Amino acid sequence: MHELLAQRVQRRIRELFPDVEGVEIKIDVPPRPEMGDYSTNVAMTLAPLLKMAPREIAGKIVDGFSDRWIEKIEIAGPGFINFFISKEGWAEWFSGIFSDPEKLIPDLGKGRKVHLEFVSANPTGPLHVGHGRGAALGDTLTRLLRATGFQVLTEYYINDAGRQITKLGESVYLRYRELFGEEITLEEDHYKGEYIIEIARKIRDLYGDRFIRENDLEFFKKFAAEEILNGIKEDLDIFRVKFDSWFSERSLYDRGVVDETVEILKSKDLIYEDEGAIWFRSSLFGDEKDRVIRRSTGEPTYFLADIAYHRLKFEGGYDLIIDIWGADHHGYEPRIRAAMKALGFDEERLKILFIQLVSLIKDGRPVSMSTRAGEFVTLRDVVEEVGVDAARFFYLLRRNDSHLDFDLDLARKKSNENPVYYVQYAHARISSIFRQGEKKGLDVKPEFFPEKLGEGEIPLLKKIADFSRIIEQSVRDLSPHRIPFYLVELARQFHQYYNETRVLTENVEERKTRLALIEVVKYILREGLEIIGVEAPEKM
RNA sequence: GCGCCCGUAGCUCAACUGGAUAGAGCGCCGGACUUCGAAUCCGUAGGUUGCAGGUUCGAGUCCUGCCGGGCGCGCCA
Repeated sequence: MHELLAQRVQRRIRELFPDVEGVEIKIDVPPRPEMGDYSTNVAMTLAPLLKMAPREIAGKIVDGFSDRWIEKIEIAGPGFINFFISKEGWAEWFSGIFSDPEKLIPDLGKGRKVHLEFVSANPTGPLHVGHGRGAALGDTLTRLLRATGFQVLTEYYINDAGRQITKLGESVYLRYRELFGEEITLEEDHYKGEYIIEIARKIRDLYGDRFIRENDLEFFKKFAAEEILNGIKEDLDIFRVKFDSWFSERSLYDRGVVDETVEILKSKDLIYEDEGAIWFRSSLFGDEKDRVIRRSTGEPTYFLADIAYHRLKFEGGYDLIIDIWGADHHGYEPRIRAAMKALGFDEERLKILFIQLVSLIKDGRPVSMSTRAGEFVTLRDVVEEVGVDAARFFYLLRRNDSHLDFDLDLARKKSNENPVYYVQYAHARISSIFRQGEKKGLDVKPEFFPEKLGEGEIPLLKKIADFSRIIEQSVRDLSPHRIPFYLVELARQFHQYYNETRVLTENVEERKTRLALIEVVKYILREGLEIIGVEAPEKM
């Protein structure tokens, strides 16, 4: 509906003012129903260009603007143009939607390729609630982009090469020795969670005391990282998050990508040696200072591997590269952008989304979380507590750049009042109406008879029409939080309709028309829930 | 000290990249089931959008300065 109106207004403006170019026609939904179904502020945006009063421009646009769908046009306030859609207009529009509901989901991607990297938690401990937020956002974006015609590759970057893996291996090794009665002392940066002991136990059960005799740190590193990564994969699987690709940092070294990247930078004269370390001249590209890429010990830094990794992404021919990072990494952005610029890539293709931290609230107090200290609540704990549907909905109900207080007691206690059930109930209720009709032996095949459309159906139609716009906005801003909000509104509109209008009436045409309407509502609920990864139950 | 994010109803959050009288949920209070599912609906109350300026027809949204909270500023990842 937005789109149709925008086109007509555009045409009218071309007729009137052929010289004006590139005006974007914005169609809004006014705050109150007396102001019409839709409105545009285009007269006001044209005013400075044409050097005319907004109401005068609006007058010219409105004068002679005729359309069989439009019942009335008004000029209001400083120069808004308000459109009132006629019942016949709504009927004709809905007729098109009913015959092909997929039209509601626009093709925005047109096959463009997207690389989306998210979660990428170090395999040094289980996923916690903060990772859950990244997982929910990344996975929902994936589903959203795929639904709107993008080709998306999702990837988890496994940091299996750094110093933290060494510390992990040592931690497990110490716990292993402890199992054989040895006194051990863990250092500050060793991992102290219970899961470390479990891994040590597993090694003991499989290999006995073999590693007491031969100290094989490499084995412990590899075993522990694999073990933890498998747990992460399971957690994500339960959380309905699937990755197309698991990318190992270590493989960048094995395949020579890292060395190659150094050579490229070297050939561009962008690295130098100082105090035994190798530096990259990132300050030439907007970073506040140069950065070390190879330590004086000869070890490469994490940053170097990451440059190599992002180079591969850019060379992969993606139109859009999305990274989802925790907000505590924001200081890292100029650095990686500098590197991409230095390599001659168009860094505009890279979008980095930051997720603000998740604070966990328990007994009304924040809980401290630290992987090293082993104090955290895992994603799995939360899912077991409130369920996947509620957890995902809860995460997505907030903009990613605002802090999230995850109140465990509230999530647990009020899980029945979570808005997710409200939306799911609307879906189940619609299914139930069809079941009920069949049970009564009624013909419940939806069919649309325009003359049977009543005033009571219009608000629901308007809400249906909003879906496309919500999807567009979510893709444009890469912020899918609008979707659960919209679904709640759609569900509300439906529940309201349900309460005042009986669907299964005696009149066949009326019944079929109403069924047509709620079938489209059901379609949107199902598609919308699918995008956010929440189930749409037939019964509950 | 410098940089990034956030301050909106009692609480948790929206507000269509500058639009009209700022909206939901939870909580409080009061109504609606012999009829398609009451996990629902209807109604009441709740606000100087942290503060002070600026930009313009118009600001929760943009610019400046404060105040408050969070997070960064490694040859860590």
